[in-house]
Amino acid sequence: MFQLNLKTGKPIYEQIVDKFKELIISGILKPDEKIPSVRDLAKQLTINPNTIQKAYRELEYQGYIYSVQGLGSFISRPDQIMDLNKVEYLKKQIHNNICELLYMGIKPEEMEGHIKNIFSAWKGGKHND
Amino acid sequence: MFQLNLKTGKPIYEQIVDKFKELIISGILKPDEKIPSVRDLAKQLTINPNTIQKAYRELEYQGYIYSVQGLGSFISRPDQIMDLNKVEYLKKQIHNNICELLYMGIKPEEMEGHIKNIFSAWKGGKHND
Amino acid sequence: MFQLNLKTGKPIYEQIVDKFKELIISGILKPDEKIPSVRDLAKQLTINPNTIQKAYRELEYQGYIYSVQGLGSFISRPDQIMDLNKVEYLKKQIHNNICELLYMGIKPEEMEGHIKNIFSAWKGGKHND
Amino acid sequence: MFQLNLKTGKPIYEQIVDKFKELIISGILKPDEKIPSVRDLAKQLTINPNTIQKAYRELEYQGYIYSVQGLGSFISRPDQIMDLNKVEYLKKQIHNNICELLYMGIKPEEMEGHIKNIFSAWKGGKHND
DNA sequence: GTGGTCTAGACCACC
DNA sequence: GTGGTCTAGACCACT
Repeated sequence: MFQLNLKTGKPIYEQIVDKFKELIISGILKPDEKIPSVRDLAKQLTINPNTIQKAYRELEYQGYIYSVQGLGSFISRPDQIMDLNKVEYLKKQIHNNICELLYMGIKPEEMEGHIKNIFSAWKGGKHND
Repeated sequence: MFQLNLKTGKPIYEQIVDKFKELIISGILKPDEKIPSVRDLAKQLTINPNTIQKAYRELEYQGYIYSVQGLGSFISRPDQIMDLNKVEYLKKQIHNNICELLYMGIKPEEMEGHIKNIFSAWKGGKHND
Repeated sequence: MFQLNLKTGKPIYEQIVDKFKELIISGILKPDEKIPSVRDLAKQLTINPNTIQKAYRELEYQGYIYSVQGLGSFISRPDQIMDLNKVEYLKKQIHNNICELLYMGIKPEEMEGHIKNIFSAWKGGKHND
Repeated sequence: MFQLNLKTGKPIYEQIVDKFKELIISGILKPDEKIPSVRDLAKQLTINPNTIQKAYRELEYQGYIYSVQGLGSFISRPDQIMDLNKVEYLKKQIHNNICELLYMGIKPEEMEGHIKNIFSAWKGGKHND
């Protein structure tokens, strides 16, 4: 399903969380779709099931998936994730990152072009199915 | 000089690094300006000097400050920080954060407005001194 | 008859138990009224009959319904449910929840108003039929 | 520090969470007070450190404590816990529990007396220090 | 078979 | 010393 990098110092469970978030946000995993069971994914990635479970639990806390005992884990609908604190946090992150790039000398025009690309990629993306 | 928040779980040394980056990027701390000695800042924040040391080492590694034996630590010039890997990393972060907000249902127009504000705030900011 | 929510993590059989308790307490289901057979309800909710069975067993154990071989399951009379341990348990729950809200900073007056509403809603409710 | 009951089927880590919440809400543990380290409490209760850590992590998620690497875990201030969803949830719980008792035949006057006691106990409690 | 809890014990990052 | 991550493997509850 995807690659792990054990050398970065980034916890494995966080890498899994981020990877799933990417797959969900990009629209590759759709709402109510089933994701691999804890044990299956553990086998596939040859890591401990507890680590997967920790990742799934974190994803559930953040609203990206929901788990049902005896059935499995599934992707949530986007409106379940929305949270005002999170929105504020993400906006601040974007602000900081843009300012950092500008300070380092990136030309504003280049930056604005890059951001336009993000928006047009989004509009043309898979989420319009 | 600034406030620490022990409650976030974020390592203290990282908070110091981020705070300095903020002050540098926003233009409050200017190139070649001297920053407090390790001991002074440790006293002022009532934390362990080792923690400050680690923060300064990290800032130096990232290119934001430089140290001169026997004189102290100073702010670097912006072009010293520039690093292609970092630029790519920051761009990817911006991409991810914007997509996450869009996925959660934020309207693209709202998002674009928010970003325009960042640029105009930058252009009107202190870095034009 | 009612909606299930698989996403809460709450076991399905418990959701069914709680839903029945709600219907009984609010007076919508009246003493000695017949409730659907295990098989019918399972079909209607498209879930496994074993799950319904477990829910009914729990409701019977708690005194809310009684079963008659060959006839079906029926709502009990309120005095059948009364149980001193349970009364103590519920009182303690109420105590804990109120204290938690007060600790979090809810004003006592607001809290008292809210509770008054519960009582007046009860007095004006369906149980006086 | 406190008693565990391994026979109830209630997860140990939840019992620890609930116990701490009680101690915090009742004012016995005060904001910024240090709580035992993961290892110490594990030794004291003769259970696995991982179980304590899970409990502490849950308490942190719910806003009751905060943890600092290398320093320990501490009680949060009450306003950190406040959360609108939680308030709504607790109010609904109180509503349900009161209605359940009334349905079972508890006299409203008795119930109202009980609740008055809660409020007066609160007003006379330790939180006014 | 699924997710959830728990143990025993190792290792790392932070202060 | 502190909290945080990870493994290996057991057992339970739910569908």
